[in-house]
Amino acid sequence: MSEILLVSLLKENTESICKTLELGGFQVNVASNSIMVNDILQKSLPDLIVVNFEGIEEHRRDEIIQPIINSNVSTIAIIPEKDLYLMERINGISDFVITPVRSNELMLRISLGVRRSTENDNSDVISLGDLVINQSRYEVTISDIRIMLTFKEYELLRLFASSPGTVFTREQLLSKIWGYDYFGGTRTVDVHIRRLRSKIEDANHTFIETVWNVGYRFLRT
Amino acid sequence: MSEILLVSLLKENTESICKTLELGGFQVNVASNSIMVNDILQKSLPDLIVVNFEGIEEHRRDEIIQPIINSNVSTIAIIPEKDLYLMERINGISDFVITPVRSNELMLRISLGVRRSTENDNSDVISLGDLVINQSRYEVTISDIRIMLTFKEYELLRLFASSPGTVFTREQLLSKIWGYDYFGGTRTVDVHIRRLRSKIEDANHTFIETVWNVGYRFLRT
DNA sequence: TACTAATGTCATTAATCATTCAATGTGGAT
DNA sequence: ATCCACATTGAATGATTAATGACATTAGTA
Repeated sequence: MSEILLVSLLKENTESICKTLELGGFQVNVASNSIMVNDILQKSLPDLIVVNFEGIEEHRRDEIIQPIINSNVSTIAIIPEKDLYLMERINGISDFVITPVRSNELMLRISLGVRRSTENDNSDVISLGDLVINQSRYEVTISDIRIMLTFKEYELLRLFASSPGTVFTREQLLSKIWGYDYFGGTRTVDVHIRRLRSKIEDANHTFIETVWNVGYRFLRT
Repeated sequence: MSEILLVSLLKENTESICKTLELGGFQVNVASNSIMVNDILQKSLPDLIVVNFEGIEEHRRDEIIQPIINSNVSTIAIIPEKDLYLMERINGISDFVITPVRSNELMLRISLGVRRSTENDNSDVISLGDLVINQSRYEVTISDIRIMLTFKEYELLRLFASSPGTVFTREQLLSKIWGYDYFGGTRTVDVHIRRLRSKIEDANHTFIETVWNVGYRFLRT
């Protein structure tokens, strides 16, 4: 589920926009002043930001917009037609919706925005120390040396690397990678882990840790 | 001066949109049917395409939209609110304006679109080692030897070569080259890949790599 | 229309990967 | 220190997936 940060200072509007977004299946965080914006962006970056320009007074615009632009997260402005000229100047806001907001238009622009940001962005690269997983290339390197993995090995590694430190039980691995309806021995997981290890680990590198009685986990760097 | 291709079938609208664009300092080419679209794109690619969906009957949409998407030029749709659902399905149209068109909004979206597309530089000639694809001539050479390709083979090669290293699933290839609404066996892709390979690969050259369980990719040079 | 090139489908073969099983090794509670 | 439950290993088997060749269909053209 995609996460959206809604920056909106006018209470009335905020609620209706928020409801629209939630109905669209997004998890919404609301910030109603610049301190909250900073706080939230500090903690974790959303997939997309929606800024409601209505109700942001001219002299406070910068303090609100600047951290948003700096975050580099793709952003949609909700803006009255008369303020449209602002969009030409603000470099870094990727899209806008003119008030009054049509909710279907907003939703569509959001999904286009999310799509763009996941396409362009190099967020499809997982990088953990020497280990780099390029998801659009299905390519894994360790210290720039290409590692050839089979499909299941790759999927395992990607899952592990996307949540370093988290322990996955064999059952969880089976259901996440093999599918919830898979019925087979849990030894299968072991065997795949082993082959994965044999490809990515050596005397100097250890990535996957066995947690006795529980499962496996990827070591944090 | 940026060049825009305006695809519009309704005469009344065409003129006003055209005037708006020209006032904005663009050089405008108008196409009022799919043959003209193809002709113009054949000759040279514009910096941006604007498609007016008003007046395009349902059954003629594909023949008009497909070449536009295939051209890979960033495209803005002018579209009635009721047809908005189309935007979700058509992968490859980057932006839209809802009718009735506000000319300041249209201009703004165009300049954002032009900015985006010049950032992503679409050069006319793709050159990767011995392989050269001249897009405006639909011409492919390897070590200066002309390779004759069919349409689908060419499209495949161009897509691959424009993102070397990226893995494309069969589904992605089908939707990008055959069209978003094509339903056919994914084995079809394999067969075309094979024919393409037989024309461009030999003992010394390997271009296309099979990624098991995923799809195909063009090798980076 | 009749011809040809391009495209699409299918059945078969070949290649690769996944799974199982039995044997062996190992951590940790008692 | 010993035992036991659990994890690891290697090899064999089984299942999937891709490549191929032959053929059917469609589209384009003279």
